[in-house]
Amino acid sequence: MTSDDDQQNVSRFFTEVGIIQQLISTKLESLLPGRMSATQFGILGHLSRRPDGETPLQLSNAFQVPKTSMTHMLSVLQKLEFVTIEPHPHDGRSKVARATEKGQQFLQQCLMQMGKELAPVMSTLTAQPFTEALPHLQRIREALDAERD
Amino acid sequence: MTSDDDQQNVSRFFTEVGIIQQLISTKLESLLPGRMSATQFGILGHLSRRPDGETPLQLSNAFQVPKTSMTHMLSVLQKLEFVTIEPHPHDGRSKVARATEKGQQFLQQCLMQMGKELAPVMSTLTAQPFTEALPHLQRIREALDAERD
DNA sequence: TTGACATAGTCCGATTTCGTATTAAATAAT
DNA sequence: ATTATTTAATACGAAATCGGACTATGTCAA
Repeated sequence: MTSDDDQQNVSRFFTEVGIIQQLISTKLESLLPGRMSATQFGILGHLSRRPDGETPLQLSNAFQVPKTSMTHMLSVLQKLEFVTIEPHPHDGRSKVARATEKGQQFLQQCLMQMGKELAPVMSTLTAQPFTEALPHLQRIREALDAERD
Repeated sequence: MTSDDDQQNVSRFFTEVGIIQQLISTKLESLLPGRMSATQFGILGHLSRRPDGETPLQLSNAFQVPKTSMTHMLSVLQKLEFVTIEPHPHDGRSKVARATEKGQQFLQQCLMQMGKELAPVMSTLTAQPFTEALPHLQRIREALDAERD
């Protein structure tokens, strides 16, 4: 049973998460070329940590976006030469997306620039609140993640 | 100066925030009619807490979305009769958006249903991680908010 | 006052996102 | 082996989002 006060806190938590996400992705997107979205950038980061690549379906599960949106995003990233898309070696229906060298360099460059953008905020905040909040966020994310069918 | 480890934590923090936001908004949007977005729902909630309403520009600042997106979102909410849009009493260039009774009822109903959806997660998690993370999130959000010009 | 500048909102076109339906390949059942 | 079912990706169309240009109103300075 959760008290009324708890309910309030949970709801505020989600509100704060939403606002922070919006502020961060807006700032990020202002650094990205054309209309590349924060999600597209996230995909690139995800792939760069997985040298064997992932299938479009795995990605759409990881990012919780529809398959059909993933098709589009990957084709954009491919046009930018940030990812390659090849047929899956063991499954004729499927594909494998991988980050290219160019994509990884672009990623690093953006992350660096993002770091610069955030420097003033970080100097006043320090990493402390981030570090303290992180384990709680992980617990919550895992629970939400486990919940979906 | 932030250590390499701190940098890692900050970056993971943003990743977790992004994923949680995605999971929550996807779940929420599955409860919403048609293609109503989580942001549109957020606007309704924001307005329902402000009986005097807000101008489109105030809303686009609060939600960090372009003015032109706000125009569209408000017109959708208006078509659903969830908000009213009237000329601003003191400024001929401006408008005032307010939540309608119908909009507020809809909001409450959705929040209730969302609560039900989240019940299983909450029973395993308890409100604790939310409550613990909240003050840190608020600090971070305030700092990010203060930073933008 | 009047003219320059700033501000609020909208129109338009381009792109993104996404639901539905379709195609092709893999798997299961008989 | 053949058929039915499931699964992965995409084509297509509709709606959302957003940048740039534009209009109308307000503000400020001379």
